[in-house]
Amino acid sequence: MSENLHLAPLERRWSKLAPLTHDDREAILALPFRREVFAKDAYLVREGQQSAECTLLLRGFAYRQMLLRDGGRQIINFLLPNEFVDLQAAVLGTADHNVQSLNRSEAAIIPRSALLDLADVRPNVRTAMWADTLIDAAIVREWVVNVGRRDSRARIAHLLCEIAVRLRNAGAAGEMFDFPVTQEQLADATGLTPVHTNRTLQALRREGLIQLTSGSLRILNWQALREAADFDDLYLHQS
Amino acid sequence: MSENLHLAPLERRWSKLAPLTHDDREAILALPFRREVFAKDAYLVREGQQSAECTLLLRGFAYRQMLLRDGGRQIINFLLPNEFVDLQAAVLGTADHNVQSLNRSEAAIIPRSALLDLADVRPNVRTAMWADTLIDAAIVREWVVNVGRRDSRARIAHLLCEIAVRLRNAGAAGEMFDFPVTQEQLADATGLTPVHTNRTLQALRREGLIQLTSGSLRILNWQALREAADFDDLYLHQS
DNA sequence: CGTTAATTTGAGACCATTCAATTTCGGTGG
DNA sequence: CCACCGAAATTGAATGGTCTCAAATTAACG
Repeated sequence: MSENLHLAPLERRWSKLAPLTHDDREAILALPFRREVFAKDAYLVREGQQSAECTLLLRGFAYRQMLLRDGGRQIINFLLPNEFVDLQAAVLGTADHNVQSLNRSEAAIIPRSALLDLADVRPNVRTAMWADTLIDAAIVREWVVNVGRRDSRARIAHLLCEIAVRLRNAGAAGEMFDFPVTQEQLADATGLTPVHTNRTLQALRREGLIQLTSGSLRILNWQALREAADFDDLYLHQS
Repeated sequence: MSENLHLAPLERRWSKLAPLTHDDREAILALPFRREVFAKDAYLVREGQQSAECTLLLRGFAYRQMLLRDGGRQIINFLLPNEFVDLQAAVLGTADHNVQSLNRSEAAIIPRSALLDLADVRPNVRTAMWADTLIDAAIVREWVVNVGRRDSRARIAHLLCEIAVRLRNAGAAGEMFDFPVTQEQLADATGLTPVHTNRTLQALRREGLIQLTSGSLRILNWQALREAADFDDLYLHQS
């Protein structure tokens, strides 16, 4: 039994992405790391930054984000507990976007070299790591469709569907999910204004599809929400 | 000297993404493949498809694309000559989006197993392959920003900047680029309507920033186009 | 409880869309 | 080489979804 119990969720996550042997699992659990706490809004990664470490969210949420010259902000993806925040940095070296903490969060900081060594020595783990970055890419592709071709109602419905499914696949139980997002952040994720996001959320609530208070999301009518969102979870590669 | 001269551009591309030894290069050039020609609009990859092969564009262009239930279409990325069309399929297995030929194109079809073997045996090549999929992801992230937070003018300007830079980095000379895209496809890539795309292009032409006829793109005023697009090529990871 | 952040509401303006018609372009056959 | 054809590009006018700007209300937090 390893002493790094906190990496157990990572081992569980990767074992879904590739078949892992007992030794593979032990190697993952044996990864060296230090823990760090991030305040709400703190930066986990900064654009242009070169880092010798990778960050794995242990508790709490974060989001990828890019800023425009005019001050606009676009959120590219939300990061859920036990997801890597910058696994791509292990290979590419320099970050091309920012990652900020959504609420107070805690992360495991792992030396980049340790991850690369692991990938070199353990082919199965390597496949899982690679797959992890590829699923991240698939999600972003779906986001392009979301902001590019869906109206505000479908856009928000789709985002909520995705978050709910991802949380459920990560082990969350029931129809009530912890997701401490503000409407402004939801707006930046969907390419809408906070005002219009608010009105659209109200419509979804009025029709009894969702319940979203700051802190938690509850899907009241999956069928209808899925329909409104034109949601198909194939792109999550998880079923 | 290898007989697979057609894979030389691939070897050149990957050698920019990771330091390759002589043997690494030879191994790339020795990859088995068959050639196939695709007509305009032909599908190279279909959503949901499982394939034992990966496709590398040799000549011509293609684009990633997803269809909505209501018939809408969103283009996720354009694929340029000597780029892999579905490298992610080597790991994930099933395709989560479609890839269509932009014009008449020719591709090298490579067995998935051969690529995976190469990745297993040659760490440097593996790194290059992984980096290739990560840069693809970085481009898509920028597209989310593009369709999410930029107005039509900046959106189209940004797309044209990106294509021009990518073509130039791939070896295209001068300020005149071969890029046989229709305005309708440009519209599907930017999340706009063909009509508005047309009007926006006219504005960019009127101001002397670009020249875009079906078949070729010419940047007349880099400085101004870059400015209009809020373009920064960091995300292309190529300089 | 006081203070700031977050959500909600209203009204007017605007960017992009829709619908439809026209013109131009690229390719093909006579 | 020209007539023809379908695809692509262009134009116009009206509609509409989303934004902007402000202000008011509610919730969160020390």
